[in-house]
Amino acid sequence: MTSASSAELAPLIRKLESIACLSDEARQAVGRLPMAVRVVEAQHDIVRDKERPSQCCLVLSGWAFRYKLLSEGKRQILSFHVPGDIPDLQSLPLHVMDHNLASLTPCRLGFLSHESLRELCFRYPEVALALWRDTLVDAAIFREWMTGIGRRTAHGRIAHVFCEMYCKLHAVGLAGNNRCEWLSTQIDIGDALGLSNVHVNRVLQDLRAQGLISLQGRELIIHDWSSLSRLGEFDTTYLHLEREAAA
Amino acid sequence: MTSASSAELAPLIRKLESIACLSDEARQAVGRLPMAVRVVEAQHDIVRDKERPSQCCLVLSGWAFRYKLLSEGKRQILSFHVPGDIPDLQSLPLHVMDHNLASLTPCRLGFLSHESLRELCFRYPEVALALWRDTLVDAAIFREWMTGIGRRTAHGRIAHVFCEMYCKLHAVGLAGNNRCEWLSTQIDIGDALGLSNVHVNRVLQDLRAQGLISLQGRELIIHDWSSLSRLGEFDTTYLHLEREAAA
DNA sequence: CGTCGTATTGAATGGGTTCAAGTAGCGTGG
DNA sequence: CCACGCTACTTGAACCCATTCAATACGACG
Repeated sequence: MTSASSAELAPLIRKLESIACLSDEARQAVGRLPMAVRVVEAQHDIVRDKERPSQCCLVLSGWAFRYKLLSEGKRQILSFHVPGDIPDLQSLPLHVMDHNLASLTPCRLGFLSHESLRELCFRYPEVALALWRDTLVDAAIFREWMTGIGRRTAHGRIAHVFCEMYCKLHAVGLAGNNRCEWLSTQIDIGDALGLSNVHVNRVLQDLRAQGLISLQGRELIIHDWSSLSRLGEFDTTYLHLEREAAA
Repeated sequence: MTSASSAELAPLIRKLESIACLSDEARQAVGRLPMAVRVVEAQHDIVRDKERPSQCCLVLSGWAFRYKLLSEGKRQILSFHVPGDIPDLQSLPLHVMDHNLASLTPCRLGFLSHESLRELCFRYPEVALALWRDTLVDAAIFREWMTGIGRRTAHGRIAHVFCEMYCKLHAVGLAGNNRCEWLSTQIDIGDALGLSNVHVNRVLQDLRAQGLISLQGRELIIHDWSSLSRLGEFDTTYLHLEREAAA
């Protein structure tokens, strides 16, 4: 656990400005938030179902994810999170966690106390609004995943999640030129999209064979954005980005 | 379009108090919100994808639902809404709709202008908090549906949605004694849970045969709450009800 | 260089879909 | 008041997308 420097909060500010407008004052106030920084290894629970946290977790580097466990070892991944995200922001207005939050890769995490966030919201209603919006974009992504799992083919779902993550990463400056890091395993993709890892594997080979993407090691390359987004019926509206990401 | 009486706002107040505590002042201020009441027939779009509404819609009677349309006539229903719900509350902090809102049955709807809601939030931060919470419970329900569609069997999904709607209706005083109105068709259930109407039909017959439920006409009776909730792996935590609904 | 987790491949299985036909319920109009 | 027509519900049978099981290959890391 190390102390925070104000530069650490840059990903959060960048994220908030991708979905809302902040005044200089508000931006600076966000930058002055007290934050405790901690590094966690991969696949480590950060907050658990039923807990009542008194702080929120900001992803500084690496990917995190939220998930639910069901009977017989089944798992549903609810979301992937990248630097700038506050995956458990909902614990500020709500009391109890109804799912788990974990690191997918090794992560640097910043912890912001509910107390300091509440005070910030009180002093700067525009920040409160930006945070509310952030949780609403989160919800919009859930709706989109639900739609995919319920009504899209495996090909469409996987194409869609690639487009989505590319856009999310692009919005915080971590993607460009049709390339981005891809840090999740095929097993994780399956648990996120309601598919088996075996089928994910076959679909990925198919997408590669069709020349739509490359996915090897930790790099995703989208060779044919237009075809991929058509296949996934991807439309950025639901991400509610103020400044549109160029593909 | 008729003018509003303050008693009309009772379902909203009841709903907000099921997930948050309001002071007398705040409660009265909510009751003074100007509202335009309108009646719409069944299966009628209220707000459409890509629109930028300047008001929110409060369900006073009947059921509403949100949905997305996909290629080849596929439809995903994202949520069902009952009296007291504001299904498009997100249009207050966010600008653009990323899905549609429609009446499922004939409905009485109250329309609240963004302007008056914003002023209410400004004067009573506790109301703003309650509304934020409301959108977060909404999101929690999306996660739960996503989990069901992704990782539960058809039986589990259907059992789950019955438990969920019973609890939602109970929280606003529209269910009790293991009975509630059930206003959606089997087709709608299928589009909500990622199933075909044919399969929904078969599963329903199965649940009836097992003595778990009755579903005829517009009435759902849950004969065996304990078995049904076990089948759907239903746990009310995600509804974040302050006062627990008795089954 | 061995080990563990991920990726890959093949074959059998199955939950749920699709297609198709028939039934029941209900509002409407002649 | 009943025929009509619409919609939802029901049933059967064939089919298929994706799962499951099982075995093998790869690759990173100590």
